[in-house]
Amino acid sequence: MAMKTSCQLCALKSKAASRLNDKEIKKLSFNCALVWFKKGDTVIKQGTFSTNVAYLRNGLVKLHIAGPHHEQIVRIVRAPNYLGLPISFGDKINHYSVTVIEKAEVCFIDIKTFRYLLHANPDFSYEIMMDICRTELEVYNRCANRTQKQVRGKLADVLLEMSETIYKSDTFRMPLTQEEIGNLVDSSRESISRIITEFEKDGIIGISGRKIEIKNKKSLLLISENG
Amino acid sequence: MAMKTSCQLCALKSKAASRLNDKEIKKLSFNCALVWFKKGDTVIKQGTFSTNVAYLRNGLVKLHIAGPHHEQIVRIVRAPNYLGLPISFGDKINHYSVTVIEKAEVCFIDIKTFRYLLHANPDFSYEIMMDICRTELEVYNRCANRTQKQVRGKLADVLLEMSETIYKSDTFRMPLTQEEIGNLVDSSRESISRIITEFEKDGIIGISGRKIEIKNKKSLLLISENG
DNA sequence: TTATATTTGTGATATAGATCACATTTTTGC
DNA sequence: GCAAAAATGTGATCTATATCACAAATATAA
Repeated sequence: MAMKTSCQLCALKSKAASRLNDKEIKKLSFNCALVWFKKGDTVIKQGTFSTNVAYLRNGLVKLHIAGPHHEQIVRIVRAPNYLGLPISFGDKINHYSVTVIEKAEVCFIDIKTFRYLLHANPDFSYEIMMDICRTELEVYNRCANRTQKQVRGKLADVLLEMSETIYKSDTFRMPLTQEEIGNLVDSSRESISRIITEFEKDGIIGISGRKIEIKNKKSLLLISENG
Repeated sequence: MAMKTSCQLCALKSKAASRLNDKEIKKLSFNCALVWFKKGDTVIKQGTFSTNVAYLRNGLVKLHIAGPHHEQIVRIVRAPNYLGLPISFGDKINHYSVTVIEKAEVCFIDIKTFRYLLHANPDFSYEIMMDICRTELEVYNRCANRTQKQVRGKLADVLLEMSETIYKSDTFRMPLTQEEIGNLVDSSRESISRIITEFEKDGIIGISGRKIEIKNKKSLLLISENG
């Protein structure tokens, strides 16, 4: 279900969008469609053409690539955040897919309008650029981590990220299956299962179903460093 | 040795810079220093503050991160190319180092001037953004490759990249030590040595000292795909 | 040119984690 | 609420590649 929205009144607009003047934001409103997605839905599909800039207004999504061998989850993105900035400009074709993990609201902004705004408003343009740069730096570090740490350490990172960045709580419901966690840390489902069990036995985390409690953050940090 | 140059007459200016008007490019010239580096020199040092945008005008450099365990070479960059765009905007601190592989000329552009130009000239700004986006997409793919392929396949990729992208010839002098190749493909020096020997025995490449000849590109492509 | 440092080659051994093969549990759709 | 599908737990086995330990070859600097 797509609908036009008033970006002007939007409480969740991006830092960049808040730099737009009245006329510009009206133009944005007219060329922006808000779409609801439920868990499992595909927001962006790798290999297709990109004709919109996607802004995740609400919810949680995974950004993933069909790698040479397995599916790889590049990163988990929580709202508010732009989803396809580099895609939209670096290439016409989407280099990765975006799939919903927790129900999401996405604004699709017509790329021509977006380009117009970039040209018309240097402050807007600058904020967007900053955003892209920050993401890129993050990607570098993530990549170094993925290739150098052992699975134990990477799993610790995922648990810490969920707790600290995504849910901001010591207890949370893990939104990823063990297979997905495997794809996120380049490991097999089985290894993840074994290590989670191990963590529980060592009293580092508590589990009941998908609910996870971080019981010993210090250990987790240590494992993240040395694992 | 730093010196002022006329960016106006520069035959190697970036696509973005060619969008600047006379007044703007004069401003660039006045706030831009050209520096020569020899092999092994550090252009940008991870952890230091970044106060300039670096543009590799000539030469070959490696972009590397001190990862949690080893040194990791993120990518090899050949001129002409911007070196630290995401650094300069995403964060004040350099997230990676840049070291010279083959003697290089780097233009250091004052970051305030660069920011001014971004604001003043939307075409310039747009080109820079495109550049950053393209790099980011490349990083995603590189990362997927690094974590999923076996060493054999990744080494094949390096050889192909050297031959096709960097030197555009079937014979070239490998500018990286085997240890560096290891850091580039997340492997050990010893494994690289063994596989290179293997490739030579199989008649895929010819070696004499650092000179390498690609004898069977087809095999190499196959190994890249399936390895 | 000589000595010193760096880079490379190669065997032996160790190991993290993949893969396979099932049993069991949980979730989902009707 | 039940059947089918998806997700998880766990043992046994296999393998790519790291690591260690040298020897040999090149490159570098004095």
